[in-house]
Amino acid sequence: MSDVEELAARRQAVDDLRAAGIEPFPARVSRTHNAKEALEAYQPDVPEEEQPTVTVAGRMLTPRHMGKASFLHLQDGSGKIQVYAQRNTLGDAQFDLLKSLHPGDFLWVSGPVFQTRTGEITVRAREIKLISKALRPLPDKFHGIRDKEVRYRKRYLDLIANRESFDRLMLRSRIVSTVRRLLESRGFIEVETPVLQSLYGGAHARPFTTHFNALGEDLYLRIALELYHKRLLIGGVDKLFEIGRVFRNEGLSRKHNPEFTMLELYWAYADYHDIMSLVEWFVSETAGQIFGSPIIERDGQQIDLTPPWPRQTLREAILQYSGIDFTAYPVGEGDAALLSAARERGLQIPDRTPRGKVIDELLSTFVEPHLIEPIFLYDYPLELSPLAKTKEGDPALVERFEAFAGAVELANAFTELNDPQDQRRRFEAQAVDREAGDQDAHAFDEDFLEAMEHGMPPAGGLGVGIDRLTMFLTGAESIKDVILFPQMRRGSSLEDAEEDAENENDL
RNA sequence: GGGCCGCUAGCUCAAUUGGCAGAGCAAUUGACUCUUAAUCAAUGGGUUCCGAGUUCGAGUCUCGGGCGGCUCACCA
Repeated sequence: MSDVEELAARRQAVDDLRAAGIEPFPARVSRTHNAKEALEAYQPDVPEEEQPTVTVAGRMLTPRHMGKASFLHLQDGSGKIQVYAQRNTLGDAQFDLLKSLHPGDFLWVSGPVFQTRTGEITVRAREIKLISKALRPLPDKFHGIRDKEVRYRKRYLDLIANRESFDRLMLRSRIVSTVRRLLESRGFIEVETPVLQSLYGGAHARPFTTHFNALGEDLYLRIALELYHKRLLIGGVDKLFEIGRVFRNEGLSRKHNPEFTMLELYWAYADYHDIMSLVEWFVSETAGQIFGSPIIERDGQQIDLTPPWPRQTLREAILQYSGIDFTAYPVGEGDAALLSAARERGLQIPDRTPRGKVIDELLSTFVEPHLIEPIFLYDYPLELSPLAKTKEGDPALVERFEAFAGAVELANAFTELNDPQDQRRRFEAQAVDREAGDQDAHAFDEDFLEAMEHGMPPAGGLGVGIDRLTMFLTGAESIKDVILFPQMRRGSSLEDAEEDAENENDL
């Protein structure tokens, strides 16, 4: 039987069931236990007659029929539980129904728990009901789904067949919830700010554009949360955060998805040192609450997240791993020499690469791969940080840090620039870059400047890629493994579905 | 966008130098009252991603296209 024929056969089976007075998709079911609770309901050393009766529901996997008795497993969100059914306890009608069902069907089962000869806690079915019929077959019960394309496009199949995917989904949820709770426990409030913006900013990235019909205006999907959060600081909110989706119109990779989840946080009357303490605290605490220990294993290596994490200036780190001291090359007149020095170390960079970019290349090429243990690198060059406050006593640097662990950047933070005249100059410099062809350079945001001119408190700010934090904490190798429905090219599955529909019409 | 690799039954995978497209699971039928990847017997199921080309003959070789993975570029 081809898959199209099988689909037709199962649709027919649904009709046949209804004709026989059995509704295959009842509106309501009730259960007393989920699978995990049913397993826990079993009482050791108590005879079966005194065991509790449980009512469970779930997707039937691996039925094993043996003449007048059957075993099967039901899977629900909590896990799996085995069911034992016998013709003489269930009656002919229900037992025949059971034998006609397919792996993947949802089933409701009621009966006492007991222990089989092999020791597995099992529900002895006194009554069963079909509660949802699967019209298409499940993937291979043993091998699951290996094809990554199918796993990403049809995540539901991945979740059914590959338990580690299901577990990772649960972990991500717990990570987000734990971070949220920890921040709230420190007095931060969660806010929501616009996704649709008439001017984009807060990061160096290209936006998605869309159109608002009612106002006849083009709008951008946000690339960062920063500028609205700062308006809230100006408005008197001292401690705030948002966990939200941002959108960047850039390439796909193992570490990049065009829409991803960002945590941004702003803290009035704090600076980047306070933010460092906050980050090491909540990352370590999150790992501790979820895994039971702040020591996690990554690639067979133990990583201890317990605070305090070491702190090193960016200058020292780059000097240590590349031998280049970028502060020895004065801004402007030393830029060309710095570029030459970077090339001598083997960096492939074009002529006239801006100073900030050269330093960033040194960081990602020579330093980042070594940063397995968590560490803060701080004091960044001014050029690439148009929203950060300059360091007292060194106008070439800003009070910015990045946190690294597992050779990935986990967080980016700074003491926020709150001097509106300085901010205006930074926007002007960005506008020059923009004129020179840098499409990602920061827009000149007069509305934001006006807000700042009303007075913004000194503050520390933070950005954390939640997807990358999840990758780090769960050991995922691709961002697609921590995003349930990653971006994919519109592909064959649509066409396949259309073809299926045509084939059915031909039957 | 470049390079490399992959795409065969619903799922997981075979197919020798270019020589009859196969297996397990799933499906259908039957046997079976403690199985758990149940077992046993039988049956059905294919646009080998798509399109050209070479050839007596293409899953296999060549060219073009599609989708995916890895990687480089990009993404501070």
